[in-house]
Amino acid sequence: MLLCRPNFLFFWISKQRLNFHFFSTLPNPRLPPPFSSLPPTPGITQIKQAHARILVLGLANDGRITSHLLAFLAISSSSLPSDYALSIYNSISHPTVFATNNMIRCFVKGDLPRHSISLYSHMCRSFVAAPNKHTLTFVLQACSNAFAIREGAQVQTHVIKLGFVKDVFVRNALIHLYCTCCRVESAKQVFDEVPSSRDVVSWNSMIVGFVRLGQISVAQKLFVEMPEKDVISWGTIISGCVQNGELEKALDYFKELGEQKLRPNEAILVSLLAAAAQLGTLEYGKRIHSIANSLRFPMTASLGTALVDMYAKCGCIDESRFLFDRMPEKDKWSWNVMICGLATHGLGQEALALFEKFLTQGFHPVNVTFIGVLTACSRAGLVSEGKHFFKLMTDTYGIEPEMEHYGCMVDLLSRAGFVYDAVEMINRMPAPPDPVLWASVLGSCQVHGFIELGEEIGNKLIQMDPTHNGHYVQLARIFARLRKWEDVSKVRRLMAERNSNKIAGWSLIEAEGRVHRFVAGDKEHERTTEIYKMLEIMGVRIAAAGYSANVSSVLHDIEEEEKENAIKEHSERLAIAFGLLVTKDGDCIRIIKNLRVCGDCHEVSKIISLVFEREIIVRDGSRFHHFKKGICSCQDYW
DNA sequence: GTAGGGTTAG
Repeated sequence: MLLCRPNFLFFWISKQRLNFHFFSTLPNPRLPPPFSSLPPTPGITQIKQAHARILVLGLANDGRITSHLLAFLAISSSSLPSDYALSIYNSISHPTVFATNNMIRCFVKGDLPRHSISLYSHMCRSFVAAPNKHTLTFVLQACSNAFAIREGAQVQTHVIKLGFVKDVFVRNALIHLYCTCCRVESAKQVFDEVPSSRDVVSWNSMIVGFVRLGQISVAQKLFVEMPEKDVISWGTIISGCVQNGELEKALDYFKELGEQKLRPNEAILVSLLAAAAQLGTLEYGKRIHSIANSLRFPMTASLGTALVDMYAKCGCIDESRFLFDRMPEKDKWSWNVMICGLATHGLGQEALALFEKFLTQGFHPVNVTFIGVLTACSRAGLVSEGKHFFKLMTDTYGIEPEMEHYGCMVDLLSRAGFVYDAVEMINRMPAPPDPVLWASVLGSCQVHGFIELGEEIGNKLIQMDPTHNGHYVQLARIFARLRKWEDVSKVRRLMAERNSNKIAGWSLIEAEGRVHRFVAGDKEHERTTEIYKMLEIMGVRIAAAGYSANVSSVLHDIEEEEKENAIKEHSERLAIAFGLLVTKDGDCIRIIKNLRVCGDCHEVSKIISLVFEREIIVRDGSRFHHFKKGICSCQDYW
């Protein structure tokens, strides 16, 4: 090798790319056959080795060789700082188009798209050689990443002038640019102009554009129309459905993918896990997990994190933690997801302990991390800790508090009964507060009996956001507590007039491979008779355990006995009754709710967990309740 | 003469 002449080294470097002995001679036992056959890209070690050799051999002045080094940097799997690439580029006395193109690429890769654009414009002004089709695709990529729509449109004029309008790569880069910048009409124009210069990537990019705009039906139409689909097309439409809340539709597409005997990729599994997490469908999530195992997907940070999140959101915090502790690679998002998961399960101390570990591992907390940390404090009632972390976030880490952080703090203070401190915090906020913050104080006013303040806030909220039904309900609850039934009906009338009826509460339970959804007083289910019989049995057994109904959460001005009936048939009671019917003795019952658990159902669930010896896990809008042996993980703090 | 595009949650 020492005797090699420039051309030979040139060949040697090129060969490195085709056959990396580092990858091929060290088989990774974790990687199954389909993955080890993926073409490897050069890593940092190879590039630095090659660079060192170039320097040792005194070939640093050979522009052709150093240009290739740049090309390797641009496609390298590991990210090297752009200034390393730039120093190589600057060492080339007469950079060619090839070298400059690769430098533009390196800047894109190094997340410095503005530098790419500057280099391109410098190239246009002073270069002897004109940009070629590669230059145009790379700089258009940079424009997309920088959301530089004006510069991108200018590049489009160069595309025409230089005669690359029919190049499919250039066209696709343009489509991608316009879609990223939400200019889907412009993208569609490029797409429609030269139908012969279209391929599967053009279609995929157009689908992404419509997904971003939330026009999921148009995206689906394109998906159906496209002449051929690849795995990315499927991934795009599936993730598009998940992003737009069409969760069941996403699952349907996955089924179709399986029927076509196509192998899903990691992105698809990650999207489906997100869908299962949002729906709270544990059985479905588990199925995706076993598919990932049977297809021998390596446990990457993103797949692992999606699994940790899915298990946490489906109520299995232990399984979630188990997987997290055994993930072979974790990134900061894995930690964030785990911290937030523990927090929503009311495991405040564990969440905070993990946060400490996160810091000692050298990770830098981000705004989401503090949402988890502050939620942990709020759920566990740790007021002074919450104040400490809020200060840590702003003073030590310089993170500007966002609405969510204020939300956690207001929640923390008001839940703990410091309602006036919470009001003060809202009043001191730099930005106008989200009505949700006031709603959170209002909720605490009701719980802690700050009736006058509650009335004031309730009226304010109704003025701020007259279409939000929740505010009317809260205010009505306060009046109900005072037994001011006339005011209760006044508020309810107002709510009806403004056409903002209370969102129907529902509870969902997954059983026998299906999702069963109940609303209060539901009689639609095919096993209604058995369910109502079970409700009666539940009533008898919990009464024997000393329970009497707390009816203050029922708003209507009705007779006591009727009130008791109304809460007896709340959707979660029906779901629990059904759960008791269809699951085995000792099995855990998992329920997903869209609204908050009412005080009475919370009490009943505790007693049922004791007398029926069942663990019951309820996920409501923002937290988990683990009922076990007569107590709840939220410590009645919600 | 060398190279290039699209999907991923939290």
